Amino acid sequence: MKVIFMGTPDFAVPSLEALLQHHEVLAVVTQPDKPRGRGKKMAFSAVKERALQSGIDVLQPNKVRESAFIEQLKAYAPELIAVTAFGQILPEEILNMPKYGCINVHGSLLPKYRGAAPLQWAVINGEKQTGITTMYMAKGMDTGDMLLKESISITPEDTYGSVHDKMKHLGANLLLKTIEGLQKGTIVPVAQNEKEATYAPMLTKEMGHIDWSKNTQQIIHLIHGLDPAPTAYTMYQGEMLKIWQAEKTQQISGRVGEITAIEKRGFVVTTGDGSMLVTQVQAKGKKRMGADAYLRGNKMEIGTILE
RNA sequence: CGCGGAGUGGAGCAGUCCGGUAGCUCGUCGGGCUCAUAACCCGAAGGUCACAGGUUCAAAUCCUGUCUCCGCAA
Repeated sequence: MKVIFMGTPDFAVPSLEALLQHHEVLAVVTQPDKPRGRGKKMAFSAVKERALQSGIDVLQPNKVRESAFIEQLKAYAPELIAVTAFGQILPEEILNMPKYGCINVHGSLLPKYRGAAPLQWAVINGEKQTGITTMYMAKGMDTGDMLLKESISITPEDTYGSVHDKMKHLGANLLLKTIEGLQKGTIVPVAQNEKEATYAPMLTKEMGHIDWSKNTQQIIHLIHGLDPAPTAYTMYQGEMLKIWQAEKTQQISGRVGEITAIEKRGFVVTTGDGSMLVTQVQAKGKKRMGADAYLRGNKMEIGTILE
C-alpha cells in the first residue's frame, strides 16, 4: 500500500521500519530540526535519521495545517497515512485525504490514557497492564474509533524506558496487522466509551520532585515512570539529587523525608507510610551511581531532611 | 562559539588557590578472632594523577592546546 508515515521520536522508528519492509513509503513527515543537547547543535529527529538512511523524502512542516504542506501531501496521493508519536494535530483536511484514512498507533489501551504521555502515566499509576491501540484519527485528542488492541504486562521492575522499548516494537507489529486488516476488510472499528476515558498529560520537570509524604509504593512507581526522563528527584542541601532506584524497607521511625539510617547499599528515608531504601542516585554534574558509591565520597548525616 | 561541573590505584572522593616523597572511605588478596558473618583485628598488593606541549632545580598542583564524561538550558 502507498503510505505516508508521520512520526518523530525513537518510539516511532520501529513503526517506520515495519512500513518500509512491507509497504511503499511515499514520504515521511516529522518535526522540524531543532537545536538540541549540549552546545545547541541542530539535531534531526530519530525518524528523520532513519528515513534518510533509506533515502525516503522527509517533510518537516512547522505546522501541518499550512495549505502549502497540505497540497504537498495531496501530490503524493497516499492511500493511507500512519501516525506514531508525531507531535502535531492533523487538520480534518488531512484526516479525510487518504482512501484508507489516517491511523494512529497509541501507547495505551484506549480509552484509558489518552494524550501525550500514556506510557509514563501507566507506570506512575502502578498499572499492571498497558498496551497499544490502533485507531482511526478523529478531531479530538485520541478519540477516534479503535481498530486493534494488544496488551502487555508491566512488571514491578519495569520503568518508562523498559516499557517504551517493548511497546515500540509491539506498536510496529500492530500497525502492520492493522493495515493488513483494513485492506482485507476484516477489522470492525469500535467507538471508544467516553465514560471510561482518562488522560495522560505531558510531563513536566516539576512532577519529578518527590513528595516524601506519599506512600513508598507510589514513590517507587513515580521513580520508575520518570526513568530515564525527566527523572524523579529530591532536594538535598539545596541541590537536586536524582533518585534512580529505591525499594521498600523495614520501617524506621522518623519525620517525613528524614534520612534515618545509612546502610551498606544506600540510605533510608522516611515516607508517608514507612521507610524506603534509596539504592541508586545521581548528583548534579555527576554520573548515575549506586547509593553506596555516592556515600563513600559524600557523607550524609542521619537526621537530614530531604525536600 | 548557550551556562556550568568533572577526569587522581577496581569504586566514590580529598589534595590543585599558597608547586617539593599521592591521602581518605570502600573493594580486592593474605592472615587472625568467631559456632558463624556482610561484623571486628592485623598485614599486603594496586596509581604514566585523561592526553600533548610549555614554565621550573622540581608539576596532580602554574600556562597553552586536545579528547572524554556529566548537570542545566533547549
